[in-house]
Amino acid sequence: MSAPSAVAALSLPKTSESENLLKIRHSMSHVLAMAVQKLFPKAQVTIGPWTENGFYYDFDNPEPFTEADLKAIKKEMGKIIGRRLPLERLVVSREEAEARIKAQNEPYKLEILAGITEPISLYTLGEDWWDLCAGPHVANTSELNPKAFELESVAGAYWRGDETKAQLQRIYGTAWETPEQLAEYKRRKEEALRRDHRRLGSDLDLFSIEDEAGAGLVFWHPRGARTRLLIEDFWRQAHFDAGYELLYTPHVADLSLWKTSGHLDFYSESMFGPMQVDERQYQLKPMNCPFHVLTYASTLRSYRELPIRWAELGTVYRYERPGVMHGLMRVRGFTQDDAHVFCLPDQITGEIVRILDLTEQILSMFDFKTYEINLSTRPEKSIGDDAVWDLATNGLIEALERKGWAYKIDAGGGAFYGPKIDLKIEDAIGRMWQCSTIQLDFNLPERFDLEYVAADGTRQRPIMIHRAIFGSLERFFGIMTENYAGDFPFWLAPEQIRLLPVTDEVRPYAEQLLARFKAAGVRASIDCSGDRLGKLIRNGEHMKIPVLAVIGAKEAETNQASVRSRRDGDLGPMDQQTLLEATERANRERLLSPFAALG
RNA sequence: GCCCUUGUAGCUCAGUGGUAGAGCACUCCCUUGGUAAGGGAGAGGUCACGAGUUCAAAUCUCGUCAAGGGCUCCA
Repeated sequence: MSAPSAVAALSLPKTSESENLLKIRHSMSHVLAMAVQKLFPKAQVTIGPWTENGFYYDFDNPEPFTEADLKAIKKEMGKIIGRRLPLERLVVSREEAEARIKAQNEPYKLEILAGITEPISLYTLGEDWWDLCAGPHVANTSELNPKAFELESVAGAYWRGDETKAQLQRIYGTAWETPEQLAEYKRRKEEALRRDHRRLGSDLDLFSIEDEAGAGLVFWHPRGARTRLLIEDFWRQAHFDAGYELLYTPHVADLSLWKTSGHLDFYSESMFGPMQVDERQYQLKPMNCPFHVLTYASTLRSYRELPIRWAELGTVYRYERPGVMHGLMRVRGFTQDDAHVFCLPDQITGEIVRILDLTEQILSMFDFKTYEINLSTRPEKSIGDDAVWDLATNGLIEALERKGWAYKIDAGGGAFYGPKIDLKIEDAIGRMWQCSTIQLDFNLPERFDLEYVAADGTRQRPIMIHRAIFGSLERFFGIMTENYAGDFPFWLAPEQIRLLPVTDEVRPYAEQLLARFKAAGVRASIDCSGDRLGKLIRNGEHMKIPVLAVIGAKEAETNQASVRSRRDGDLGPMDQQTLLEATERANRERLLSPFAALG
């Protein structure tokens, strides 16, 4: 059985949740650095912090480290641990620290020293190695388990995270209290690999990215397209029900539109270049907002019309730098589930609550039910006056309070044009993904001079809210695929039932059953390969078809099918009518499985 | 864009300078078989692309493109 949430028995604390792991990992990075400097005397040390699952250390070394180097380094680390070396904290004066660092010829450490304040501490590791460090650490390397750590990879990283500065060699490692924890960690990594949407995308024939077409451009194959369409249908219906209207807008438009919007000034690096058509320059759209704004401005609006809620599955193209593309998660052409709400100032809170409700309704349909919410407030560089910012920010806060959702405040983290709410979802293996965003915008209505006629006949500026729930269909599809490990819920499966005829004699019966499924809107097929049943089952399971229906002489005689469900196991023979009704209902009610209620 | 690694059949990969390989998938034949691979035969590749070195390049060198692990970026 491969239930979507095959979780581990052994709990694995994060570093931030365990003082002991923090010490182990931090000390491990020192052991790593000591080992590297022993084997590579030219390597200069920089920083070596813990991460949530392990640690890393950045070195400046003339030669990049190889896989073979990692093995040697790991062995050396084992030796250091075996020597049961004490780690001791020394508080020193700035002068002494400087002298010690200079004696070692470690320019990066000198730079770090210049940036820290007293007390200045360093940690020794045995007699002959030490590192400038705030700690804390274990007292002795005997507290480190040589069988519970691993060096994972080597990667490039910039000094101080600044791409204009030197590129260093970063060695990543992981360390745990026990070998059992390490084994569990490795199992989870493999689980993540098994769920990788890029692998599932090709195994299940969902989508591909073609070299000849270019990086970051997605080809949706029939199976992926079918599931995407089901997501879109659900999304559209939910939006109509929530009081939205849908728009279609062009993919290109006159460049001047992007001058007016301001994108040309601060976003041009992320845009595909303009194209000359006749006497005008056109721009492939990197976002939908200006189009919705133009639609708003196409006629004079009354306050009675507000709020206006417009949504669009809008396909946009953005120039992403080579090397940043990643499967469906980061692409150059993608479809946003974009919407814009134009409303009166006193409608903000109500509209935000409606958006949060809709977001919850839509995300929970894909079994994302745990959220992490961030409210980002006014940054230093921003436009608009205080009163509007206060009104808007308080509106967001009140909406969150009314919804009863816990949230964190990212002070000063908002866009220059307005405050925002970001929502992260947690997937089946505990990873967080940011998809949904709600942003207030004081900029575009100003730039496009949007107005409505108020009750007193004066012209007023509407409040504009941007929001996306999936963010991008591509990215969400990737996250959802990994969340389900490719085992889509029944209602989303591109192929829902595969009929497996045991012999050719029962083909006519299978054809007749197939016709009934199709008439009922159930996505069924027959495996006509002529292979033996064992092979048919195997192929069906590999493609993660939710329901396999075995049809042999017995079933043909009794108007039945023997049902094998990925989620519910072998259910034995079932009447045609029962099966039809259960599957049709599962589609209508968008169920995970047609058989849960039968159990 | 930067560092490292990789690119061979639809997929997963082997092949270290001398005529291109395997398993699965595909096509055909035999088999009509009851819950995770029945047997046989066949077809399928400009070894990512371009240049260079060499009598000879999948193999060595350089460049381009793309992918993977990271960094940076993702208003």
